[in-house]
Amino acid sequence: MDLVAEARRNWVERGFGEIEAMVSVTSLARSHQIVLGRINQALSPMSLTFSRFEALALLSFARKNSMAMARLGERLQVHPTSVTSTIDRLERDGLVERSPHPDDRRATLVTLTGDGKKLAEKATTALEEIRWGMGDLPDAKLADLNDSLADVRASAGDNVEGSKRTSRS
Amino acid sequence: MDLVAEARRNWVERGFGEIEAMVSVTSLARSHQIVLGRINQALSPMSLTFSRFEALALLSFARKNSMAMARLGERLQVHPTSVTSTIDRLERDGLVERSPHPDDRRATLVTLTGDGKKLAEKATTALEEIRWGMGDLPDAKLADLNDSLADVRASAGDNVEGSKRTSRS
DNA sequence: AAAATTTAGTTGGACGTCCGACTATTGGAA
DNA sequence: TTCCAATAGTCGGACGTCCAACTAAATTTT
Repeated sequence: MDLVAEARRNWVERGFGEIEAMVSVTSLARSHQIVLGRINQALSPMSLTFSRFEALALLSFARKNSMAMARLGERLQVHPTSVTSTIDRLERDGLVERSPHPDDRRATLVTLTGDGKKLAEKATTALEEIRWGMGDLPDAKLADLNDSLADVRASAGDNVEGSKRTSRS
Repeated sequence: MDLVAEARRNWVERGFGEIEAMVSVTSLARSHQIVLGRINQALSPMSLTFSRFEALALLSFARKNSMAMARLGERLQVHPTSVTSTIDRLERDGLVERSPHPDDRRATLVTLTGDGKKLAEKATTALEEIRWGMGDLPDAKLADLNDSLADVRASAGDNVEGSKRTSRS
């Protein structure tokens, strides 16, 4: 039996409230696990993880393919220490390089290497091929999902104006 | 600017495909981060995490409040080693106890202690109060979200029959 | 100008997750 | 019955994430 349906049954049976919210968390966590699992599996042949891929992709979009650590952390929405550890591993694998920031001696600039740029492109192709782990869901379903997730993100203060379907279609 | 909207812009700008799927992953990961963050924050005063809470809750639903490790792993959908580490910490904190399985000498039975049962109830109340991290989203929006997430889970082979709204409303 | 505050990055530690490998036990096949 | 494959649990290791604490440098206050 489905785990989420079973969770619903268990909690309803015992008379708890906020069932819909409980189901949302359970389902969100499970979906996240499924999708991330597929993505990491697709990336594992090139010794990448989704976290590290995200950093590479972000750098590949940046002017001169470089960015300060702190800005990486902002964009990736992770703690500074997570940036340190992610960049440590990318640097170890020769995909990025650290250099002192020219204008701010506190800051460290991270730059994509040639290998890093090539691998980012290869990884992007691999992810497109598996539709970023979203299985065979048609774009229409994905758009519904994205609208719902935008609601969640909006509830945390994210500015989702540019993500709402109504402002695009 | 919203990070997901910016990701969309970056990828579209460079002519990549599967944009809707890419946005889904990005949005899913961010939503997961938001909701789990809220939940773990609500649980931290009682030295719990969502993972450990899930194990406690599952045991509180079980006959005699006990279950074999392997069954816990199945229900929680995590690797056996994750169960070991979760139960290690719960046992360290006196919330569960290990005992040999009476019918299978390979197996270990995990049983909720009195403290564990009390804490599980307290944690449940705390989570209800924050609507399981789903912010102020009305149930109608959550139901939409749950339907979309059921599609994702279904794409991975989860049996979501009991989770579809049509079979409940 | 000096002092207090903020910002950038790192280190050490805790947790959760997975994988590979290993021991013990069970259960089915030859 | 004996042998072999499957199952239960653990250990060591790799990663990603966060927090607290710390150094260095920039910025704001006074």
